[in-house]
Amino acid sequence: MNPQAHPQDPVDAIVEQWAAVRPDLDTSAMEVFGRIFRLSRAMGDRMEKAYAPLGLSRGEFDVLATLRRAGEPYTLSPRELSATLMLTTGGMTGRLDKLERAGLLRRSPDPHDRRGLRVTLTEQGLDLVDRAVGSGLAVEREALSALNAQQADQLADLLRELLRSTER
Amino acid sequence: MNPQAHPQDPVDAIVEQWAAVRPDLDTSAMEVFGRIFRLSRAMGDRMEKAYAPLGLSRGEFDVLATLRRAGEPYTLSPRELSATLMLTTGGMTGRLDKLERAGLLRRSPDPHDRRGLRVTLTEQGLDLVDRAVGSGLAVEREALSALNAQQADQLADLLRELLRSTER
DNA sequence: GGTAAGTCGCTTAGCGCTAAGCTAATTGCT
DNA sequence: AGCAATTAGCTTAGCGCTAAGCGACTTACC
Repeated sequence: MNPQAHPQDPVDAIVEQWAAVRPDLDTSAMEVFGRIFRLSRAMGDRMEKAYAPLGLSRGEFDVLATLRRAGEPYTLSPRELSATLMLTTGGMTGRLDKLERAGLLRRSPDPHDRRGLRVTLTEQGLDLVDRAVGSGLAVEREALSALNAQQADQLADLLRELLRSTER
Repeated sequence: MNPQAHPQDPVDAIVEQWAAVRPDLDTSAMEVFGRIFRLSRAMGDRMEKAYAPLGLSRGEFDVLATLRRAGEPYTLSPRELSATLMLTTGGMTGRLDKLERAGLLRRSPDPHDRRGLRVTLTEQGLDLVDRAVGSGLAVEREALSALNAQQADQLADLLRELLRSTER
């Protein structure tokens, strides 16, 4: 009946526990989302550790990376940053304060809107994020090496499909 | 060259931005983990909303659900709970305080170890978690309905493989 | 049997976030 | 032109977490 005698990962174990105490429940969706939650947490911790030697938290890296991805002149407004990173303006103010103090970016007045600011990567910030993105990707590649190329593509495609339907 | 002219989801957009400013980077692993991070966040928010009408946060639900899954007599130690939920003992103390105040569980001395406690679901806690788990699973099933059964199985299998290799 | 090490749950300080609200500046309506 | 509504970034209060450390108790070793 049950194709696997013993649980193969922590989510299998949880599903089996539920089956024992609440056999009426349909826990099939947990097989996907339970694993997504755990993978997100585990990989998030690893990314944190990957950036730590460079003196960056993951949230700080995200700010620098968003500016880097924007291309020259590496400038965005606090509003654009907080929208992209799904962060309140309060949280963004804190991150920018810290990164500005560390000399990784600078805030300057927006010439076209006296309410607004422009946040720009410094030379130092550009160097640092270019090193950080490499070590972050290395950690992700290492974890993904558990799958072969075809499996990885298939996984990415299925996740895209799921993400597209949920972010709407 | 590029099989898709326009990005199909936010992660495709980010990957394209990186390709424009840092074409030397191998961002293939981001196609998987970027989506896992975003899905985890989006679904986490939805789960939070699913439990909110019952007066539970997601973290509080997790405590009750762990006790529920343990089966009769729905009893575990704070240590077992904090280990299962990957939480420090300080965090667990706070959650237990709140749930105990709400009458959903009770703490009693461990008869075999005078240092320890036993945390037990009350009748009220058992009722509540049995309702909560249903609405949480409904939210997950709804999101997963973007995929057909075969795709969902395939996705669960690939995620299991990945999770097994990272949690070690 | 006595002592050193480990483990129990809890407390406290500090951190980063959100939600709500502020002032200043801009935009839209009439 | 003049006023209302919106938007900019920042501040504050509150929440939940971690890290560090506490006293109480148990276990392991000689």
